Amino acid sequence: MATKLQTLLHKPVKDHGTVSAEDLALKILTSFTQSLSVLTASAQIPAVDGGGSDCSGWSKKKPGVKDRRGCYKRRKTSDSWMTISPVMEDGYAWRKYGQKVILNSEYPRCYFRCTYKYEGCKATKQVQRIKENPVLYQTTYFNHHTCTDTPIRAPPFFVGSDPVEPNLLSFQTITQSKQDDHDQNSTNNPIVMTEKEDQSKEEAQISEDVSDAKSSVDLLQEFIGSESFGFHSCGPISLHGLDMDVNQFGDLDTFHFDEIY
DNA sequence: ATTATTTGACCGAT
DNA sequence: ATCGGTCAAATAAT
Repeated sequence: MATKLQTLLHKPVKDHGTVSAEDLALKILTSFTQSLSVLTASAQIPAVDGGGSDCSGWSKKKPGVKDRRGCYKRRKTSDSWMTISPVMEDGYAWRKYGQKVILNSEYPRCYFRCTYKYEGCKATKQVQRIKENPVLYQTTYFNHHTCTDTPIRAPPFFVGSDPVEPNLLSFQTITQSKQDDHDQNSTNNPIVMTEKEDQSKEEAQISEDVSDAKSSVDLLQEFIGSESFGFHSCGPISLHGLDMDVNQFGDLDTFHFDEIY
């Protein structure tokens, strides 16, 4: 449908046939909505028990090798969430501290912690490319930033003109041009998959983002009828945060999220 | 000189 | 013994 829409947008308005861009936009919205509910139903992160142990009083196992037994704390169940994005950047300063090969995963998993760990910030994340879509990174975050670090730059929303992803239907530009005075926080809220205990919060978040997506589709419809249509129709179409790759799969009946924000 | 990344060792859980 | 998360020494980058 995104491909059809893109094709449609390359034609003069008068040449639009029986299928209207509005209909396509609404169908795309429906796909987003349905996909979101599938994601929320299936993408729960397995819970791990909390706990920890004392790290003091290190002993020597082998000469020159520190004994780290009992040093690791278990991951807390709460305060973790996951996002999928074509970019690893999220506006925070991270420091890589590990990389592991993961069973049945084509790509290694990378481990990052906040640059300001020494100032007490407990935020960490794990980033892994998705085997089925190497274009996408699945990022699992643990703990929120407690550092006062203001992101060096705002979390970058995808722009379709990125040379790495030239075939992206990116819904950013419409939002930018039409919603510049809109609340920054609401536009930057990522759609996240949190853990079970945050279910209601998660649903509220998702319905908020779905309604964001809806209003963006409205903007898309408005945009299609506007004068600037002709100018923009050759470029990527943008709907803030919810981007679709239209050429990654030659298959028309597969549609996927390129970015869930 | 300081800070970040790479990479194999080490850890707990299974 | 295997797996995935973390540590830290060596190395690279700034």
